Amino acid sequence: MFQKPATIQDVARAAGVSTATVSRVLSNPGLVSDRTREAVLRAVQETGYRVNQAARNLRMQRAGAVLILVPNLGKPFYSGILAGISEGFVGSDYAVLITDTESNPLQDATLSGYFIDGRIDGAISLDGGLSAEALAECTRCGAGGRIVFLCEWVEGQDFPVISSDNAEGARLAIRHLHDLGHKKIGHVTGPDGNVLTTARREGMVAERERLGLPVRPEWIIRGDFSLESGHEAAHRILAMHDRPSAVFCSADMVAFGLIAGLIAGGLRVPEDISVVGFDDIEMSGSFVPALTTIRQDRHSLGRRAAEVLLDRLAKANEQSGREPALPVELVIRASTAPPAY
Amino acid sequence: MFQKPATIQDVARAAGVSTATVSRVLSNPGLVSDRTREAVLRAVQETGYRVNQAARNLRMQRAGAVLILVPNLGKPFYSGILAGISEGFVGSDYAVLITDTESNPLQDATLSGYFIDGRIDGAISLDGGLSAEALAECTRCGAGGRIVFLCEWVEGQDFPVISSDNAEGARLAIRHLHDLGHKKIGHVTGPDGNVLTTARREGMVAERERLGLPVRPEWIIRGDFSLESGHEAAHRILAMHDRPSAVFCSADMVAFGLIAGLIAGGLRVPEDISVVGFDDIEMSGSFVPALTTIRQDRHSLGRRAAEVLLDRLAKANEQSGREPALPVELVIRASTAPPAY
DNA sequence: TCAGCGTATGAAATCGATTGCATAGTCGCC
DNA sequence: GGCGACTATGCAATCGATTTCATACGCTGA
Repeated sequence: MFQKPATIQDVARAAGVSTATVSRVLSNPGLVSDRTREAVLRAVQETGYRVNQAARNLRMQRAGAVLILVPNLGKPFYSGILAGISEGFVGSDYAVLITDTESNPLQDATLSGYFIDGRIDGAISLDGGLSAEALAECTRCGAGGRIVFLCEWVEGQDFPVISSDNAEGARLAIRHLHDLGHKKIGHVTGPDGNVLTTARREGMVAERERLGLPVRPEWIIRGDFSLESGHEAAHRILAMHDRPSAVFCSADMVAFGLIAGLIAGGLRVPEDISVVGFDDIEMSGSFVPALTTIRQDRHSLGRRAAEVLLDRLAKANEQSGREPALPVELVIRASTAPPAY
Repeated sequence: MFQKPATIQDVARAAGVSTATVSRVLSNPGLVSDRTREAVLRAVQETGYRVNQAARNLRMQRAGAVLILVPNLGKPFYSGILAGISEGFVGSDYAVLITDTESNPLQDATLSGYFIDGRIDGAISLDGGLSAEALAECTRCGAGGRIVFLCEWVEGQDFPVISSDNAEGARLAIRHLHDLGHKKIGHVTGPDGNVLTTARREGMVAERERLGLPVRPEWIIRGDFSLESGHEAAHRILAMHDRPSAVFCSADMVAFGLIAGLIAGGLRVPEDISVVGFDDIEMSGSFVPALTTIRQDRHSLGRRAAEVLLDRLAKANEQSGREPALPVELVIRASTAPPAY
């Protein structure tokens, strides 16, 4: 009923040559005489031939695909990164597979399994929560050199890491607030155990100490990068008798939730309390008030990860370790102002 | 250096049977005696064997993957949908490929090419801008029954469509504003030629006429679902001498931009002007003011599309056409109020 | 005892490409 | 004229699975 796709055999027959010659024309044209090459190319045109990927991959012992592990596809933060990754693989003859590690948790053997059964050649993980065991499995089956971490990473492992300069971002945020005159600076963290939580909190604490700013344990509020945790933080802050005059949030979404909660509680932002975010997602410039935040270049992060992985797939080079951190930038908008008192 | 993955041959040797038997144990265990089955399973355990997908796909003449065409991965609207799709394919032995049709535009032959060269078995398009020619190519190579549209669609084509009830959403929005007492209702549309633009505008116009509300052409402002177009719309509205008292936006992002622009221009929302969005993305509940909007269940949309495609891949049934539209819901929050006058 | 049937298994073809090796032809140089 | 080198091409093995067909075995019933 429908025409079956042409195979290399069909092309060979049409051009009056062997399949070997057809294959060579397509992958190594220099080996073939001009006359033959033209005849083959004509036959390819006529038959509408396209190389069957399953056959090609089988023969070449590769999968032709890379897997992106995303903690939660539903978070807007990741979309820009995915766009960057996707773009980075254009023209590379690798397909980009994406999986959500939250709705679809990985067992220890799952990731290595994808390598073993020839589903993927490499992986980019945006999830820093992979188990050491899962990673050890991958190393064991020779996939260790084809895994790259992006944004997050796993402590104590030696995989390449592409990430923003989180500590610097935290420092910039604190310095900005300090420059405005704030002394009592709070922080809503990410989830416990998350590497970004640590990096940002440590950057923030270090800078606060360097500047000799006062510290109160209750000003450090545990969050989880979500809107809701921002809301909750607002309630906590509203209930304090000694409130911080500014809050540095570990993510823009947290800042949005926080601001909404503070306003609902009768405070004004930035007049009564300043708020700084982290990420600079698309919305941040249009929030009311527009959010002062630390910009991560999500698109470049994605692209860079794709480049690094492609490089390792091509060269099979084994050098590992952290890539230089990508710069972050303080974006000053309307959610920060000098303190009222 | 690293152990090569075990093949079916290795398993056969270890179990003292033929490869045919191993294959049967794995795919059709009933055909094999208990003793042999156990021996094979033990051998599988010992060798850590996993079926090589490239070989399997080649032999079975399938690709083992589906492609999701996303207009712009960077838009938060899509992330929830992708999560739903991704979840819908869990346990299905299809890999989910994702491509961004904006950063990586499709030629007419690209999509059909993916089918022909055995890269994909099916596709879900969130992009209603596919060319008729590209789709005709797919039909020609027998892939017509394996394409499903989600959210958007192409007019005049008979592919299955999963979408929300856009017209009903528009009606709900207008009715809500009317119930509050608004008579002068504006609209920021989506981009020209987009099917959602049409569906929502027509729903809105129909309801406005039904309720006998006044119409002014300038109250219908062309947008493109983006934050920026909301901003621009705000400028237009601020410049009008006869302003609408309420605006229905074709997307939440537009509403955010609009509100920010209106506030910057000195108007209050909802006191001076009410705003309704469309989509109910995660942020909408926490925007200030919290956005009244039409909820689309993005997760269910994604899941449903996955189900429909899986169904067609399994049964190869040819019935086409539009699925029943998924219900939408009016979510009343703080961005709408009775008109001031 | 033997035909007949069902069950369990193996041998080998097959999917569609790539590539090592062999071969045929061409050219140049002594 | 003949030999070596080089070019262009084909044959056939190979990648790792699935599946058709054939066969061997065990059992039943006449």
